[in-house]
Amino acid sequence: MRMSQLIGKRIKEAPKDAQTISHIYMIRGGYVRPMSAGIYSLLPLGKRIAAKTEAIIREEMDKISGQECLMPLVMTAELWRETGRYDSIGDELLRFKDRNSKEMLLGMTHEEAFTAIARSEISSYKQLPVMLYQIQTKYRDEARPRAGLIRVREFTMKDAYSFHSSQECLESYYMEAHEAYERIFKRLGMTNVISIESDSGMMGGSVSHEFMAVADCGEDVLFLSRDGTSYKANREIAVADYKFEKQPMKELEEVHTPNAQTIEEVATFMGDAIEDHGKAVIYSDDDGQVYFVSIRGDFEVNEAKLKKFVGRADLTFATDEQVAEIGAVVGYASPMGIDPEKVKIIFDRSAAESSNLTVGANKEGYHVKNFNFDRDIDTSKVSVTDIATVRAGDPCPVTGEPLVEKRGIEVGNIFQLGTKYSEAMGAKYLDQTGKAQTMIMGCYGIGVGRSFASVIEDSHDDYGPIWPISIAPYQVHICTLNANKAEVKEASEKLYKELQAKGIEVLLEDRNEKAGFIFNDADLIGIPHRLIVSPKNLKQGLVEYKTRDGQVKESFTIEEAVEKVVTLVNEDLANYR
RNA sequence: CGGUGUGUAGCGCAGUCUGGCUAGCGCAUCUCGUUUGGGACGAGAGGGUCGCAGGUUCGAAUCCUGCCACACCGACCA
Repeated sequence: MRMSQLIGKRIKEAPKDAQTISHIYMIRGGYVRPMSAGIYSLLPLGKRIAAKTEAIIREEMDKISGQECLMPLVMTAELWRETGRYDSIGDELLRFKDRNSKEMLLGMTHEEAFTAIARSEISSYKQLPVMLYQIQTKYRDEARPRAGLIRVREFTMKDAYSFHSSQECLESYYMEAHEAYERIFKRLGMTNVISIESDSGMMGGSVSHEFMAVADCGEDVLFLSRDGTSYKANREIAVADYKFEKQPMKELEEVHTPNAQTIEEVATFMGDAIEDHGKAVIYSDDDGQVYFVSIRGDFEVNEAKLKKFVGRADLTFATDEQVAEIGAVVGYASPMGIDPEKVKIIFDRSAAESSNLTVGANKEGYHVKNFNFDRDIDTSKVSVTDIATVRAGDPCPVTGEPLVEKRGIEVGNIFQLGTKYSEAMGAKYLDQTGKAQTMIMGCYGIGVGRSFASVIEDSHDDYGPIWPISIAPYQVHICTLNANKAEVKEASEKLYKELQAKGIEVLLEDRNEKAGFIFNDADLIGIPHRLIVSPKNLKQGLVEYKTRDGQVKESFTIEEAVEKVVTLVNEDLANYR
């Protein structure tokens, strides 16, 4: 490709709204252009990176016996009603009607579509296990797209679905998929990706892992053991090895606490610490069931854990009326004296296992000192569990050392789905005895754009991205200085043609521009191998070779340059196979 | 969906508070010339319904009302 022909202007100034590195460089380098909030067009450079990313994913999926398919983007409400998701998913599912007023939707994921295929195409245990996948456009009507390609509404995703006749088979295949994912991210040059345990959330099923690219701009908060491998978990499910010690119980004592409602205010007023307090958080679900949650003052309720524990996704803070209804007083709510018939009482371990806490008195302007779980409420009406949000420095459940907090971009995930979809849709096969059995499923996703955006987050300098050769838009960039001089132009044209003839992907600078201009453009394009052809070098019969990361600088004679570069490129490529 | 902010040339911005001649600047683009190892210089040229609609006014980019779009923070996120 010739720079003079390449579509996608390099832009000197960063777009004013872009905050994240990958967003800035993708726009500045001419990789992508925005169309609408969270909707991007890929320009030639971006498309080439996407295509290479997809090719690597495809190879690895094929290696674990994946069979590539392509499902429609547009599906019918009818299909999605089979699993109930047409009605259960919120506004991020884009629904619309066709000309005949038939209800349709834009696919945001394809469990239904693939399960429908499995239902019709698989009838015998002899066909199992099987894995089907696609690399296709997804549409999710995100409430808030952000950070360029990190969170978008329309994007390319590799989604895969496996079907099995036993849980054991699913589990062993799941391990294979996990290994395939590790190979994929390694081959994409994503050295910063780790796999962590995650909450399977509303997806159904039990076991799941997220593949997180560790990056400051990541939306997810992760907790890792100090060694980075013994324990790795998303904040939504992270646990810590807390030790709470019981102290001798003191007598209950009511204290007048005027103008003090929050834990901090009360602690300041009473001259003690927030961990000497019990905090009450009151939720309700859409059916009006109220939940009284008690946790020690220095902890925050982890709503993901709470939702999982109560089995409801629709928890919101209770209204003042609901709080009054259960016999509590807003701002002074106490676990003592509320009606256990009207409310589910849940204690975090921190509140149940600590002693002499200060809690509300269920009386305007008053708190009670020295609350003790075992003594002061009917524990048979209370659930005790772990619903605390882990904090950096809390003791690791595996090593006991302080947990380290990181942020991550979720670039992939794998789930053991079980029979949630196959059951709902009647995806069955006949076993050896001729009996109909429900297929057991797994699913496996990777965001293509998010992955290569994460590569930039991890691999860049002050001038632009530094692409790994496995997904770089081209392999070699020939920078021609003084292209107006015939001998220089001739030399770089010759290198261009000869390298191409050897199967190398080359970008040729054929514009007559200043060196600084050329190098800045080249840095924004980030191609790993660079040849510089200039009058200065040429006079000595040399061309200069440099890697984008600045690690290697050498000079080759004109005669040996092609051979040398082919060798270097092939050696580099070999690192990503 | 809540909070904040921004919409003026392809990009980045000034002008808006305090209404007034033909709406400016830098970068980018086109022409000519000089330059050429980290975003050159000179001369010339093109490019705008000032986000949209309505209103106030002799006169609106500027004031008023409504709407739309985009970004950031939060909620949400299979």
